[in-house]
Amino acid sequence: MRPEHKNVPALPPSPHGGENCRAVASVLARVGDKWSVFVIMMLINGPQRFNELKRKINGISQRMLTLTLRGLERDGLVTRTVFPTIPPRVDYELTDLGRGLAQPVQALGKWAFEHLPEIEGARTSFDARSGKD
Amino acid sequence: MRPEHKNVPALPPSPHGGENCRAVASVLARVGDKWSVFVIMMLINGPQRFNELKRKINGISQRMLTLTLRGLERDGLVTRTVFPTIPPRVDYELTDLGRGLAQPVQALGKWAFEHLPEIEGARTSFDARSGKD
DNA sequence: CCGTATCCCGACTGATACTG
DNA sequence: CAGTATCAGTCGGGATACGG
Repeated sequence: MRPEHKNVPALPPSPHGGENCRAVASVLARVGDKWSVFVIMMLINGPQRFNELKRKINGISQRMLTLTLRGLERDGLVTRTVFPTIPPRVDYELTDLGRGLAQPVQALGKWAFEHLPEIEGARTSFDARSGKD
Repeated sequence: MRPEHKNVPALPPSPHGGENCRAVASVLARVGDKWSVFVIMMLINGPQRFNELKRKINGISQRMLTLTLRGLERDGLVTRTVFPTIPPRVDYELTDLGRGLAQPVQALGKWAFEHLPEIEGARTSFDARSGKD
């Protein structure tokens, strides 16, 4: 088994960009991934141990946390440091690349937060429309 | 059946933010959605007809395009204008909100594009590591 | 041309149990 | 404590066919 965490299935070539589109999309997929964003946010504060993250995110399964961290590690966004002690200890920390990614992500989050009312309003009225009428 | 296009399953409460976290996450999910981003990008150029989008994105199924557009419409990011002619014609256009979202999304895309080499490099070396050794 | 309904498969994910 | 393996359920998403 080699999870790779996310499919990144590849997109059919687009008429304009083509190659790069796919690659960019794979990064967007990372961001869109529910857990990845949370982990990144958690790690902004500094290194965290496995179970700390698990506890703080509270709702993620051990499996998913592992897969998420693997994916982030694979993309060079976090580092995994093992202390061969007993009991074992593993720290996860954001790389410079990861911290760089955190910026636009936070910008997006900021936008999302600021426009939540509009979006939720739109959703509500849309649902009202399609519910009856 | 009422697809709603995306689950937005709700996140368990986080220790710090709580409520807002969930909502912001739902917006992030929109962005992370493969097709949504493409549609938004397409619509930056101006209004487009259904089959135009379908043709340009080339690889999206009719079903997914419909669902994606529904989701964007629901969030107030695009408008759907029906011309009751024969044959029918439907134009999709970005709202101001949608154009606003396009900004941070493009910023993210820009970042992704600029750091593609690093990320792909990280992926390659990671895969090499876990492949053998 | 635009959209919906149905079928169906594969991928994601949670629960659980087991190793170092 | 950190991580892997297995199983089973759910659901996203493509293909197709039909309705307006």
